[in-house]
Amino acid sequence: MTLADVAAQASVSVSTASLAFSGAGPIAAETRQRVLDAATELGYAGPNPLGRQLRRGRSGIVGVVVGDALARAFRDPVTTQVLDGLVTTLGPQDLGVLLVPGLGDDPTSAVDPLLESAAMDVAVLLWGVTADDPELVTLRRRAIPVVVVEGQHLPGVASVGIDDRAGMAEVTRHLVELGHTRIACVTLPFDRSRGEGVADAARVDGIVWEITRRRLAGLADAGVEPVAVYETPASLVEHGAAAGRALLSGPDRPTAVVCQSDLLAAGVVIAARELGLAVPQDVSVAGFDGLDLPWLAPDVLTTAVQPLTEKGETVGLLVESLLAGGEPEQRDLPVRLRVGTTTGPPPA
Amino acid sequence: MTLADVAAQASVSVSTASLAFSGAGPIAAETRQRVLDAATELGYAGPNPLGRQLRRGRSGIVGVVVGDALARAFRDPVTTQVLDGLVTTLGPQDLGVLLVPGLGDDPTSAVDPLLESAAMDVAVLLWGVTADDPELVTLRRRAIPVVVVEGQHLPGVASVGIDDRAGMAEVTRHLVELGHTRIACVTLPFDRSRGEGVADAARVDGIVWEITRRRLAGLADAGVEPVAVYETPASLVEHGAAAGRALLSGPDRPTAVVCQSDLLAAGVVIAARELGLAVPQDVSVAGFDGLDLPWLAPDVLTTAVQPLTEKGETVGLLVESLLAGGEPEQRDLPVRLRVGTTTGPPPA
DNA sequence: ATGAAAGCGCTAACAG
DNA sequence: CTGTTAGCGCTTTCAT
Repeated sequence: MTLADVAAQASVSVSTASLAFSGAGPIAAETRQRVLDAATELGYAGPNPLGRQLRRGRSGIVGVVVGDALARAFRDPVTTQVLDGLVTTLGPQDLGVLLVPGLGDDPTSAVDPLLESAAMDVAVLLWGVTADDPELVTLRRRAIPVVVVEGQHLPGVASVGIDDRAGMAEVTRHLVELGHTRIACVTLPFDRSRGEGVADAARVDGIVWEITRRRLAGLADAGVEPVAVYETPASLVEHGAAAGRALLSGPDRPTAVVCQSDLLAAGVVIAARELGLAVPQDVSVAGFDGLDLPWLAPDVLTTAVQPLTEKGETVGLLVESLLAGGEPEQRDLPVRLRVGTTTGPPPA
Repeated sequence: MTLADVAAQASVSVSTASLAFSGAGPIAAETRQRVLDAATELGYAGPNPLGRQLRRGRSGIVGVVVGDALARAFRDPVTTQVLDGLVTTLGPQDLGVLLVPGLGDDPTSAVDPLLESAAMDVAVLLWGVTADDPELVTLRRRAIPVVVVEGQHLPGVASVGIDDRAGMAEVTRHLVELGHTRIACVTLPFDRSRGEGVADAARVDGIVWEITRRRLAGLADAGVEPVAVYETPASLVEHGAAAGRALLSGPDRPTAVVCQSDLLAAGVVIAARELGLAVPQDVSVAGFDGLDLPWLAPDVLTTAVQPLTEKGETVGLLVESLLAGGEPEQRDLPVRLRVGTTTGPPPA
């Protein structure tokens, strides 16, 4: 059952039948109707997308590489909200999102076969891309345009980021103004090794993922030298809780903990509660992202809010621009401080 | 830059060049290497998937329709864990997942254009499918095989479900055995209208979504007539909290609340804490799904555990079977009771 | 407004 | 083991 069959049934040429479906050219209303009727009669469901794709040289597919195991990536609202904004923007452009699992944690793991050979007009790399990223290399070889989210701004690669350094500085200044001096920091992963625990100076110097590095730099910008830098293997509540238990159960505990994500901050708040510490009377906790965390009630995190959905939408716009042959652009979205209930003056 | 160019460069025929890449036929190691070298030399990144797809009549794409707005669907671990299991199973089969937004809440909303015209070899419908579902109609018209997850078992349609009725009965019996008699139930949505609040008998009779109906039937199977049935618009913590506040702040409050999902149950637990009620001393709360909810610590929900990842994997298996021309199968996965810290005897 | 023809890039018979 | 041939189903000039 092909367009040719329908054309025959309607006694028109294939090209005319094509026009009846696509509307991309002049056709008499009556002829069009005749073709559509013939299609209905034969049970033809419309032009086969495979034929169209080959002819047009476009698949209509945007490959989205989530920078983590899917199960973990999906547990992070930061990723899913961006995805949502992206899908929403891509829909009207007749583009679909193909989910591509990112590189595993195992340093020997290879790029996903989908990235190697699936049809895609553009690829989006979510999270933590560096210049020599194997995924980037693969895509370059295939000459597939790329949009990077939250990675380095690489020359010739479109990217969307946020001003996390300034956002983190703002959060930190808020704590400094409240009078805190003993401030600890709970960070996102440093690299694919995903270590866990307090990091020494050497390890901090070797941070590979830009996002972690930039947010840490925000503390310094606010004039704060953290009393401890605690590295986590992923932005998840349980890792924040582990960090909180470690940082808050010692003798010289910090009066404030700045976290590089809200999920981590939520974990620290939960750890504090477990330890019988009042937030913010005994310890202040701040996050980053601006997530809506109803289960943390009655607390509301002090955090740097980033426009997640807008980020996804911006990615969609860049995809559109690349597809139209535009130059790769780099955009940075703003971040703003939201003061919640989890920060206050340090204990006397 | 096509296979023909590479073939010319290597002085072989196109078909031989094709074999060099696909390995789907006999070819001399030396010839093969010559082709590969020619490809490298020309910067050819491998066969264009669009050509392959048209020729094979397969796109290698599985469309996954998430039965909800994407942002909301992604906030539900039940959906994301199934997706994860599915992607994991599909990967080795060289199949990719195309995300298709489901029908919106607006009853007039149309099927997503991707479902109408994107290339896909099989479609997976997540959540709440009924026989006259417009999405199912569209797919049937396009003659695309379908796997339904958590919907009705429809004749001629492959599906994967769980034994939720028995699971819910088991949870309820656990409460009955503890001595509870005043038991309320917080349910998943009844239909696309997504009402919120205590439902009267007429409304309960009109439940459209099978999953909600089946889990409710589990209570009856355990001999329990709930003192109140509270309908929520989505399986999210905030809706569970709203339900909890409503059910637990009245004078004749129930001694136990059975929820149709863990996220809803978590919300009820949080509402109880807010109201100063101890769980389980003042009120017992049970859920359904068996999620890992670290932020609910120190509580661990009593719940019916369903094998989520395995569910995704089973979907992947059915997809494979359909693609191989197999008959549409229907599978039901088991559910088992997990007793946590949120249920205990009723207050004296 | 319609039709004829070319070809997108590839793979799979089949012949040699 | 390699080459020849014939499309997969569609869209798009270009004529008419």
